[in-house]
Amino acid sequence: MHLFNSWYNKDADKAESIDKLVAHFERNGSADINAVCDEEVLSFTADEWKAMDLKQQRAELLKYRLTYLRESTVNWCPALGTVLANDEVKDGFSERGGFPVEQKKMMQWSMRITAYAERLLQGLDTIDWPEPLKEMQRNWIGKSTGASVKFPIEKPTHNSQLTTHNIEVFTTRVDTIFGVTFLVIAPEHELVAELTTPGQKAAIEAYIEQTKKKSELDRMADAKTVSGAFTGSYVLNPLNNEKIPVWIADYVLAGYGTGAVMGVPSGDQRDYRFAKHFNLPIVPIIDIQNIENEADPTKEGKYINSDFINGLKYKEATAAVIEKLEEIGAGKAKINFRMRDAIFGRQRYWGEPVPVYFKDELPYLIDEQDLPLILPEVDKYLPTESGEPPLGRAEGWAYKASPNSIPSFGEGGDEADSYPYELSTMPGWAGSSWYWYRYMDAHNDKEFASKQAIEYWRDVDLYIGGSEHATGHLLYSRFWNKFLKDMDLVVEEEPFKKLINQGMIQGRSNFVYRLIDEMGRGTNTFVSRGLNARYITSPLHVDVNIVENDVLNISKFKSFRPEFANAEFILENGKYICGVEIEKMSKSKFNVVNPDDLIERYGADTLRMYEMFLGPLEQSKPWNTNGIEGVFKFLRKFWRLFHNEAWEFNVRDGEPTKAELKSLHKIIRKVEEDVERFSFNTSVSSFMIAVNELTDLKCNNRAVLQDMVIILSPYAPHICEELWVLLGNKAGTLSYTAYPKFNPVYLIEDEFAYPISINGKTKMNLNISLSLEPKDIEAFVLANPDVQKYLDGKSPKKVIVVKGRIINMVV
RNA sequence: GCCCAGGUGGUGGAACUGGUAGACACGCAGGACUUAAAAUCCUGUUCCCGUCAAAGGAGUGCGGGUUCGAUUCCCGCCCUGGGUACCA
Repeated sequence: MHLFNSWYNKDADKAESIDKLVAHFERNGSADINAVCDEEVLSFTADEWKAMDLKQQRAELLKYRLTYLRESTVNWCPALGTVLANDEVKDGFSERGGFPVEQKKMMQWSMRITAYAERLLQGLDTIDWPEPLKEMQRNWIGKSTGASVKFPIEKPTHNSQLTTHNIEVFTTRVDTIFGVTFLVIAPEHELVAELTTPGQKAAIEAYIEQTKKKSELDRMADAKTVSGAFTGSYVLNPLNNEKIPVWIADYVLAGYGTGAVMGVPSGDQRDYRFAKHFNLPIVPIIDIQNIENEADPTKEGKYINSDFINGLKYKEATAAVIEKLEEIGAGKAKINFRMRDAIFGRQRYWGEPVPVYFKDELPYLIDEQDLPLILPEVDKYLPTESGEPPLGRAEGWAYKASPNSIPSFGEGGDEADSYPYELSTMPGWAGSSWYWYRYMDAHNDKEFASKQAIEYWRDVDLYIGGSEHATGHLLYSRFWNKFLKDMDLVVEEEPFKKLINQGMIQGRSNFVYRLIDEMGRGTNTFVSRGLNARYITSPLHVDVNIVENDVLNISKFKSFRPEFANAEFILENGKYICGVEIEKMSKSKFNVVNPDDLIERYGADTLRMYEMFLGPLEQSKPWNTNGIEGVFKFLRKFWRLFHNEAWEFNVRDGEPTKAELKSLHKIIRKVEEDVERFSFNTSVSSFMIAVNELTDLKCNNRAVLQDMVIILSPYAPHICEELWVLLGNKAGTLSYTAYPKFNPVYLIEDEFAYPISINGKTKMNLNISLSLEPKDIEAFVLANPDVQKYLDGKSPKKVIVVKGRIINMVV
């Protein structure tokens, strides 16, 4: 509701309540308002505003709201009756079901995330996130700094009543404006029809027809072919009045910038190829430019053929051109973002209903006291026959007028006693963009979280999640958080201080290969992997639980599914070998492994530690249980430290030995460091080293072992809790016990086994006192007979001594 | 194409700031204990050459560079995974 009732004030650089905007309109009209809003907002005076009826005012305000209705092109899948996100569409077909998807214009709720583009970009520098993830967000936001330039349309003879007199382009290289030899607008550009001369009409219409047929995929795949058509019209270069032809071509996208580009073939490769293909002039504009075979986008050198910027360098030229354009009102410096506003609606059943009803086709929020709005019951979770979303099936899905809650609209025809609700539901990110605040105060039924709770918890210290959310959830969450901050509802600008991308444990899928007959139909015969190349087959996922070492258990396969009961096999060496692929674990891929069996066999502590031991947290890798025995053995060995041969609890009080303390403090330090950098796999190996050492020392000292239990407890909580109680502590207190304090005293060495290397190759080790200084070390080493043997009597050219590290001799 | 991450033994991986490459495990081979098994323990295990051993050589995707010294830094290339898609 806040998001509906707010607008973005660029001067204050924050969202503000819509009431504030209305108050301004009443006072000053639309003057002095610097808002992020739709392009086609009216400008009006205060009097004109007051003269509008409520409906007109509402319609106007809708163009300013952070949540607004907009006609947008969506991926519409008729078979599923729903709109799909780009990543749910694969090659023009829905990923789910494989139905055809078409482009369709629809009125959709959108959110003005673009208002926050700059803040979303800047904020990235303040958070501790993985650099690749930040990079993905930066690319997605896609800030580019340049200029917009208006090219006046040369008065066409065929059409004296132009609705616009300029074509506006966006460019990042306004300095190349004197190299413009043509202008290209997108085939969907609104001026195409007006600009097309009667003589070119057929060619332009044919081209548009051809583009329409191409799916987005074809347009992408076709990036190499040059195509386009001349409109017959011209624009003038605003700086020198040169006549420039206007073309349409599908390499210009309607959705980015202004849907029009200035063609500078000498500096842009796409423009270059376009000019070559259609025989348009290519004018060099920089003295060092080499445009023999391709465009040269250099920023070095000095300008030529460029009027008043001739002789200038890139920076000065850009500034000079922008200044001139501003002076004559033909352009200005501009920042463009690639990011689009986000659609905030789904034509599905399962989602929060939008608390909006419609009156005279304009949306209104329902009264707060009528919340929550509960999903109505429907007979089927499917779109209606007429293509409306599933909520269109709900009977009486309309806002019931009660005298207080429906505002008087100041116009006739208010008699209706109910108004239809919005039929779309909210998308997944409506909930995922703020849920962590709810965790701060989960039982609060008055507000989303109390002020005190938010003041106390503030933000998320550590967020562990996948990078697949980079341009979705993680961007929307930052957007909403910034909005909530603007509304003074939360205290931090960024929601997630530190973020780590954990790797995904993947599944190892197995396949059988079904033989395809001449008619292209699947048979009930399956070909072993090695012979697969000789037949036409189609791969089929098979349950990994009936495959061992890639060999299919044929009898289990026959009962895997009823239709396989009579399956036949083409074997190799008497075995059926399955195909293998590493993929995401998924039920439909039959590659899910269930941890229950492992827990049954080894216990939860072993499984937990093994998962950590597997490798770095950030790394994705297929699941395999090859090394689990090692962790299991380690835990048994740890347990044995506390027990004698007869498995009786047996620890000794008293002073620990020096060696025991050394092992203990080594691990105290190591685990402390590892936890800091989330390197759990290396802590597990360190635990193994410590336990091996303590076993060799036959350590059963109470003080040492008790500290070991504390350190290990986050890794293997069950066994540690058990030992904690055996050691005589109160049950349940282990997790509240402080981490042991590291004391470097126990690790001080007086000797070090220096590696002696010759020309960087290690030859031997030599024990040398650490108190010795490099000069003395050198003398000591050179006096050593073994070293002399390596030196073969000669004296080294140079001896490098790095104290406590290495000795290297150059010969 | 562009952006990002990565490439180390038979396997998972370690080496954090340029300083003994392969820690710790798995696997494998051999052995001890045992009637036998389980469990446990010991020895070996990067590759090549070498009868053991010693000694030597090569070696962190490939080619080059910087350095006394490079898995680590720089340049070029190859491959794998992820992202993005004609963004003016």
